[in-house]
Amino acid sequence: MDLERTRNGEISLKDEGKTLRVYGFAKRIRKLGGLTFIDLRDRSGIVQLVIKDEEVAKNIHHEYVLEVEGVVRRRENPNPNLKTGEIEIEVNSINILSEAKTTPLIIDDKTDALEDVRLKYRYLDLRRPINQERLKVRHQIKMSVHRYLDSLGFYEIETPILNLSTPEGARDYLVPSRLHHGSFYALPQSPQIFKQLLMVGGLERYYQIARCFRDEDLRADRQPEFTQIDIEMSFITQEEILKFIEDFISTLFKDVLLLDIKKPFKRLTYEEAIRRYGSDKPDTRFVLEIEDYEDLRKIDFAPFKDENHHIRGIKVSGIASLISRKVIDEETSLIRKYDKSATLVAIKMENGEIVSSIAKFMSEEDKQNIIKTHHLVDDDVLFVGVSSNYQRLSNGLGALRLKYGEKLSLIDKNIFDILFIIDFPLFERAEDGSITSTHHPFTRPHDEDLKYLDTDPLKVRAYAYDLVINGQETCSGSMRIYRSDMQEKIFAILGLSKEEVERRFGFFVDAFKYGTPPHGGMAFGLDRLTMLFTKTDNIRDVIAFPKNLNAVCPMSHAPSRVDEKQLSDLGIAVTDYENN
RNA sequence: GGACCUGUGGUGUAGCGGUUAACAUGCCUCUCUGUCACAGAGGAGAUCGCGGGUUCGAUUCCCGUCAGGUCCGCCA
Repeated sequence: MDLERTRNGEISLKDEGKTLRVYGFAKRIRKLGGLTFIDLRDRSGIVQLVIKDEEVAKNIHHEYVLEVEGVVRRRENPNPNLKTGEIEIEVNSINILSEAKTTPLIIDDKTDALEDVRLKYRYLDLRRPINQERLKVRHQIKMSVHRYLDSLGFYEIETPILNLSTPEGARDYLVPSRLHHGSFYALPQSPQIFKQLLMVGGLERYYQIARCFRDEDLRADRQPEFTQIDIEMSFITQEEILKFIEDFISTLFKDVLLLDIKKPFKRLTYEEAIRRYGSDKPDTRFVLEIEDYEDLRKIDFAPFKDENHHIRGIKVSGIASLISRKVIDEETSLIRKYDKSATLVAIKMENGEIVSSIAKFMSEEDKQNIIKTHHLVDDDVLFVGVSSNYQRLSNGLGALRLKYGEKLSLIDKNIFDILFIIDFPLFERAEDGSITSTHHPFTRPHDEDLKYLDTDPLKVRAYAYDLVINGQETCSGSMRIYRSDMQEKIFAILGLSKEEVERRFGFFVDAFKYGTPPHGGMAFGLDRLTMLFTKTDNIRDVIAFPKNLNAVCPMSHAPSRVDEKQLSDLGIAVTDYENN
């Protein structure tokens, strides 16, 4: 079948004199009495139509869909701002294919409507070139992924959407079973178990551009359904996987953005990332690092004297005059979002003097020591955080660091800063004191740390790695456990009973008893990659039909109540309807 | 579960204890043959999210509620 059709944005002077048929939306109409100009927009761009018959032009309005036949002419007054600015189409005939109501938003890159209006009329919003470009980039990333992984011998394999619920980690989206009343499938949070079983199945190299579902609260960069580029390999080492990620990401940047990325990527251990940046996804496009301020312990200020307290902070230059009591209060509440019990004090340098709410606790010698140790010059500020919780204090200071990086324009928005975070801890302590997996329970512990598994599990590092780009977690992966005895041991440390393991993961643990290749893999967030490539910080911008923060589709209003019949077929009675 | 911000014609904003609720844009009509954010003239369009309170009087102040957004918790 011949799908050739003239694309409006590609008509040029070399078509001069040709009679063409073009299609599109009437983007803008300029009537000058007997003469009418229309910008006709299709996906490729716009071309100007000229209509000399007033009667024909009269019935055409904004966003009408037109079929036009006419002759390409050289323009008397070219428009250098338009790709097709040198030509126009002198219209012979126009067929109005579809009329249009007045649109609730301006269909242009620079629109007037706020996001909730745009999402309610997403199909109109999608007509804006900027959104079409974002979806195009998303498509190009996917095509690059398919090409590259195919060239390396990966198979794309689909895994089930209707799955067994395994309530570790995020909440599952549940689907009731009609044939088995009272039983539920769960939508996949990730294809994790299946891709590992594909390795047991001897497929060796698997990938899938996989939709994943997690029933947790949303954020600007989090949707309940999102897409991962999910990859798994057999007979591979962590070092080889990191190398693979470098090549994979470089290929994407080259294919989609025509950018050459420097390899190898920087590496930071998890410990170092928290210590220096207060985050496991640090933005290292700027310095402003967090430091330990042990020297301040000498000051006779009670919070500094508590040996359980960590004293850490950042030094920001050139802002002392802006740091009022009010600002310090604001920064304190920022820190306390992460660490409720943290204290924040500011030590300012003004006119060669230390100015601070805790200056009264300092001797003259203390002050001189501080100035010397921290190389303070006028207008410098030390933000000093104090807390017994090293991790949370560091997270809070990390947030403060980001705020000032942004505020002082220290961040170069035109670069891509790429790094690996490695050596994640295998476990972490949850709020309730229990031990949970940092990554997931299938992550292989570091060989060197196996000795701590029984004595001090929190000390065990994992073969787990993240890829961070511009402070965004873009990829996360690990080497997997491939021995069922080790897997059972990890489940035990996590506090799962034998019965629970049997019920939830029995088939999985069993599978490993029939010969399992060492394997590992990772998943890239397609949505986040697209956000980075299109320079937006809103995940809804890169998803054709996203949900709002309440997980509602602003267009269809899903989710909804359903008929009693539908419920009774499923053996379900709702006992607690949301009031609305 | 919690914190903060926002809610005024179709859209985006301004405003103020008493206004004819303002501006821009869009829409409709008219004039206009070289525009390209066309220009000019005229017109329609808003119970100021909803409920309650304070007040002689509330779009404005207070409380509640709903909706949207940003963040913390949560996201193996």
